[in-house]
Amino acid sequence: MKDVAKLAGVSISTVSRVINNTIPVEEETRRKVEEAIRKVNFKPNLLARGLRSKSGHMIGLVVPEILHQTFTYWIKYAEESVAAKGMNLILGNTQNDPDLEERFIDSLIQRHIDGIIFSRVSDKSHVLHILEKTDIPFVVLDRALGVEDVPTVVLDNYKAGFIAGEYLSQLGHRKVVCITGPLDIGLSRERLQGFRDGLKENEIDLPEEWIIEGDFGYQSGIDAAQQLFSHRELPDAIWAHSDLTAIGVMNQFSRNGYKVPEDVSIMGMDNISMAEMKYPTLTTIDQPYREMIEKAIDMIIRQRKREPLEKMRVVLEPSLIVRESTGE
Amino acid sequence: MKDVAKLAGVSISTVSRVINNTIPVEEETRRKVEEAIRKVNFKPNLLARGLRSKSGHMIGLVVPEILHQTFTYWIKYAEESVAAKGMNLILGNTQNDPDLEERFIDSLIQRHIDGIIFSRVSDKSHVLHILEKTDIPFVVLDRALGVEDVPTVVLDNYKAGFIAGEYLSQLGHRKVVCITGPLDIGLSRERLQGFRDGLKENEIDLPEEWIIEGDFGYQSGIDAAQQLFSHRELPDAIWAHSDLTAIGVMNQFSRNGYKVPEDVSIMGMDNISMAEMKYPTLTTIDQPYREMIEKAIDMIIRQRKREPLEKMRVVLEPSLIVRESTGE
DNA sequence: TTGTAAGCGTTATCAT
DNA sequence: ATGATAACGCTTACAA
Repeated sequence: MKDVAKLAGVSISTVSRVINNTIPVEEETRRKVEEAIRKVNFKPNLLARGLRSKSGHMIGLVVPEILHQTFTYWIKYAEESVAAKGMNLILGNTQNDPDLEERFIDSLIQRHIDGIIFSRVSDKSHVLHILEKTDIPFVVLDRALGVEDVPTVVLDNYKAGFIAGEYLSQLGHRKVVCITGPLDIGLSRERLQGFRDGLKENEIDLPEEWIIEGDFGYQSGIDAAQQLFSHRELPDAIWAHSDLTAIGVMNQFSRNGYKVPEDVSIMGMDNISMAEMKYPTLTTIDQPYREMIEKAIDMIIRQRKREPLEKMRVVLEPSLIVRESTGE
Repeated sequence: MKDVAKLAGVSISTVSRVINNTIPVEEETRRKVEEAIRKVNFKPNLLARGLRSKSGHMIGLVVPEILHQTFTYWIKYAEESVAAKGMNLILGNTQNDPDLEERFIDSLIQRHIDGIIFSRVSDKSHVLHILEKTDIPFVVLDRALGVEDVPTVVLDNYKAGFIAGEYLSQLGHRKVVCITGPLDIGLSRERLQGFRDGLKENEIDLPEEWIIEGDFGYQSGIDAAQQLFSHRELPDAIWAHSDLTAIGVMNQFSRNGYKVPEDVSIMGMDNISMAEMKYPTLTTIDQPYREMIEKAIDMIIRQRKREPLEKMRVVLEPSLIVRESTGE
């Protein structure tokens, strides 16, 4: 920058002003400075800039597991919209390990990051308390916490369940199974309740013994299917709280000679790409991933500008994706 | 840091020395300083540190597409081992767009990043030239470039093809199809050549008309299958250069009433998790993702320390994963 | 409109 | 072993 100033015959503050076009600069000098910048191939040092202006132009994204496809959607869209705003994304995988999580958050704090997005932070995680002591904005994505006064972006999980219940019962199914996520997670309970209410619209009951608790994973679909085979009676429709689980169920039914959707309708949740790469393709419920992450980033930026948030808790809408794995 | 110094009754340089334990410090003062650090809950500012020491303790990872699972493996393992070294990972998705790519690299340069890993950089990408003008270490991962003097970590793609060819021909298959990746990519050509040579071990020929060019994607598997159906004769084994493509083929064969592996053996490449989540599960070839990325990070760190690299080009070994989609 | 200079929070060099 | 101080590269009052 000194070089640029020297070459252009101006002071470094003028150079700075040209770069950030803060206050007006004579057209002539601006031209000279810009040429000098090009000549010495000048690149501002973002560390120095960040040090001075207390903003590293970075957003941190915390996910519990990179390999689950739902998280890769968030990673992708987060990177995309962060980049579009001229910032960079620092990614951290916590594997649900509070220690790793704390270490990562700590490094973000030390980097004076502009904001942090947590996707599916654990309920018992105490990093939020740490963060509240700093002035770093953060948003919790996809998993509502018990506490209400934290900026949050979530899917309407009750609605998702309702849509699934309504759809399956409208199809004429009477014996319906729900394979949930871990029931100590609020979102699983909300989906389940919505599902119940959706079924009820068509006078269908969901008895306790047809609720199976899973963990969103593939294996838990296999296990659930095995459990069902040992029942005296098979269901005619199944909704799983995750596509992965639904696919596990579907494969295990195929493996045992059942046909989907002729023998049983199967429906998932999340609309991961794998849902389309099946035969039959999987009916599911889509989450507006991009919209959710953009809303979250927006909330971060608002907080940084000290603008008030319109809402502390933004709730977005799921939508039904009908494919081949469900039928009458 | 000033506060810490004041509280401990020492100078800030002593505080710095305690933190980095550079040169010896009296046991007594160290204790006092450490206590003061705890008391004021002091966190070093990484931007300032980076500015001074010209190292932001960050590694950049450039991928062309986050949603492809092979890349998510690299992202995951990169984050993991970078974090283990006390650094952070900045992730950039270029979507094969040279403009985006250049913008991202530029921001990394301005951040004085410690090193950059490119996974599957485009051959025509000119960012490497830009980087060569800086002193930022970089490594090309997974796609060898024409140029030889660039630090590279690759899979032995010829070997991967050879393994596939040898395995399928040993199974007794005679009519074998290969669905390649884009043939203007070196790695596809190497895999194809290896496959040819592997088949030849058992006197099997791979005629030109049984080589179909794909693009590693799911749809290209569907398309290839359709193309095969229009042949007068179906193959008895197929190897695709990507699991996604193999799965596309498999689904399309199922959809048309064929049984895998009874009617046709299908084999993929990459060992993505979806390969296990099929019925039948997919035989494939594994890449040592974690080892590859760790090697790459290692090369970055070596370059930063100005240690010479043992090898400019590290080649790692693929391995056969036999599952259910192949048989005699 | 432009320049001077202080300061951001560190590390590193030099004395002491 | 410790302290004072310059320097890293930038932004921003304040002055001119």
